[in-house]
Amino acid sequence: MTPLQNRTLQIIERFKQEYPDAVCSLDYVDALQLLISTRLAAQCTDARVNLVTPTLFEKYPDAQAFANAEVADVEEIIKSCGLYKTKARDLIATGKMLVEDFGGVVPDNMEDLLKLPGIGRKTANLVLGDVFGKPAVVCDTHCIRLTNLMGLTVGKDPYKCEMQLRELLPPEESNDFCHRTVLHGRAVCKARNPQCKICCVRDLCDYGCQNNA
DNA sequence: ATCCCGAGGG
DNA sequence: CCCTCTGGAT
Repeated sequence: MTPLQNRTLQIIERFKQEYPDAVCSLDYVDALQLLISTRLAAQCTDARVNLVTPTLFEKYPDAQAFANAEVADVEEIIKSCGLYKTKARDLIATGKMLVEDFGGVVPDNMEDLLKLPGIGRKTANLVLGDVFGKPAVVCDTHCIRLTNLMGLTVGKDPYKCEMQLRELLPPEESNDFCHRTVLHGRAVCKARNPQCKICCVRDLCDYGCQNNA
């Protein structure tokens, strides 16, 4: 085991103590709802997404309903989430592809998920990990920022970051670890002003060790 | 001003 | 690699 792998395992254990519940903060009851909610969460807070999805999912309960939806109707419902034109187009196109190519069911593998319009690796990994229980690495803005600061990954490219983390994280730990980087990124290691003083992994973090504040 | 659990296109 | 899409929160 390399020193870096050892340090990673220590960080994992600290995060488990600090954040016992490695849960997704989006509200959903099935694979389609998590897929849609995660797409809506781009450049938008989860709380804002959770405000619009009850209305959205009542009107569009399944893939067929999204496939038949009018763009203007979907735009109206999701507008407050931002990027609403592309998101509305993506949701309807995804509904259509799910119906036409996947029997109306959300696929349980990366290759097929990435075929869906507007679904990238971040969203695909989240669905694979949280709904299908697969060893996902959800490499979002928090995950990249925190693992860069800690010294576990190098560079901002999401795909490269994901691959570096796949080498570092035990597969059975990776999904929960990514959830916890999000929780820690929101509460402590914020994008603007990282709160190293109250950070539970400061002594294991490259940035935390250098930061004197 | 700057950020929010991105994705697609150039 | 870069840019764009976009409203809301701070």
